[in-house]
Amino acid sequence: MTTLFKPIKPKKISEEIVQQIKALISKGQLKPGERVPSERDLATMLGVSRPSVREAIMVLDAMGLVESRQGGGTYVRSLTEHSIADPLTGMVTNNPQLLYDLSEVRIGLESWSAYLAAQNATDEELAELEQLLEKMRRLAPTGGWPAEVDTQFHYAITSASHNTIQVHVLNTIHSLFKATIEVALFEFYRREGYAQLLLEQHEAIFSAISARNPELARQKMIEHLSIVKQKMSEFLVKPTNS
Amino acid sequence: MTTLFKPIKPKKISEEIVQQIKALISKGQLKPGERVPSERDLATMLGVSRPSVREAIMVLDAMGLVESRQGGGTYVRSLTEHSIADPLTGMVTNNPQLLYDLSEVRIGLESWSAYLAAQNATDEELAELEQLLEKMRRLAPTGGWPAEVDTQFHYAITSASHNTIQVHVLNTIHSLFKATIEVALFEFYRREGYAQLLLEQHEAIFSAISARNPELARQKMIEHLSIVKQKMSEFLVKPTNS
DNA sequence: TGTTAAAAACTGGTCATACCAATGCAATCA
DNA sequence: TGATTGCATTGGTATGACCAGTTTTTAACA
Repeated sequence: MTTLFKPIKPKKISEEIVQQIKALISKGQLKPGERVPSERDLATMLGVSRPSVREAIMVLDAMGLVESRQGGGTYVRSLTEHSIADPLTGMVTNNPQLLYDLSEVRIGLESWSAYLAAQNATDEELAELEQLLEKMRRLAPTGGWPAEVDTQFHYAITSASHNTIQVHVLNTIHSLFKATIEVALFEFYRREGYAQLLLEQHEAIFSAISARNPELARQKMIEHLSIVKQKMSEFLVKPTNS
Repeated sequence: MTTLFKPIKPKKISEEIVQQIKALISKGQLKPGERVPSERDLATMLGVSRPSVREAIMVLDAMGLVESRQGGGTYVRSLTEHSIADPLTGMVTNNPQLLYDLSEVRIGLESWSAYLAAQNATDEELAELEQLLEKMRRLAPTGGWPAEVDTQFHYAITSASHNTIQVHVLNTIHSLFKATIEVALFEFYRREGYAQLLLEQHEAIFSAISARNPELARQKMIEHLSIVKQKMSEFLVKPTNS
């Protein structure tokens, strides 16, 4: 009743661009960490000038939705980064005990991703998972695969949940891991010859998702990530030997 | 205190200008309704180009601190008339699909809380849950209980997970919920006489946690919160899971 | 042949300039 | 005196250019 009339305000071009990019992020068509087309490309795509695009990007930057690095490009940030990660990132580095909690939260979130993925994954997404799995099958006999392949596999599962918030929250949690010891932990697996076990677990997870079995997918993901939590405990007991 | 090193990021000129104008406004040297010097004047004053000034003004405009009218000039807005919230909050409120996603993520997190609580809850924490439950039993016949009691119950469960990160993450998600429509949704339950059903679900959750049965606690929490998601779907258009 | 170093191709950051459109003010005219 | 016209001001947009980092490609080297 009070808002029957919409304010008459000629919308600026840059505001329109802000709206469009925000919508793309909401819909998940622009995922966290993904790259936004260059200012020049966006300008030609939208049929506007570069300053207009720039003004939009500056606004999105100020809102914390994107991040620009000179020469590097513009990237989508996690929506939950400043509300979840910022207060935590300092705490985690000062208190390694929290890494255990963090890995536990990750189990909860990723198992939920697997659950949702088993419900919502498209055939294309299943094919992508299969492809990543195939790559791991090939590299397993050599002792393991690069950490980035592992990351891609887990990310693809979360992406298949078709839930924008889930993707952003998990991306935030994952960045906290990356900021600390994830890579070191992964290298640890390689040296200890865990490749075959990890591969089998990945196969089990993928198989459950393909079979559209949410509960099983969740269970297999919990088993898989519990290893991480376990190894984390061993790390936390021993002091760093660097 | 927690951050020993400052972030290494070259500040852009426009950001510097935003900071300056923001400071002038908060110091009261630029009062609401007052006019900001023209873009061209500001440019010469600060010794920068007009586009840089424009980018700054656009950011301040998006933040709701100033308002520009073509040909009219730029004016400082009164701080109270349009308080600015977290951009994520705005996106969620304007995006039904995100709201649905949010409730789904909440199910995943809270069911995990219930799972962990069933493993880690102390007797004191179980007693606290019992106490909250007793309060709900008393108030159920009157049609329901205050929303805050419900919040306390769920918070107590997450707290019993004994996981600092889990508490923080769920707090963030929950505040997002509260900032949007949780209260309205809860009032909806009261009017529709859901009190008895919700009470029974709470009893089931508590009972599973007391019995140290993580899987059952998780299952009961999922059932419980799925009602929220379901009601949400009725509020909105059926999600399409693009 | 494999590694490394130079260079070329982006990409964001900044600037200068020009023109359009809306506004506000003031001189002008009825 | 009051309404109107006209001009200067201001924000909105567009081009084009150059600088400064980054990334990728290429080419030289060991």
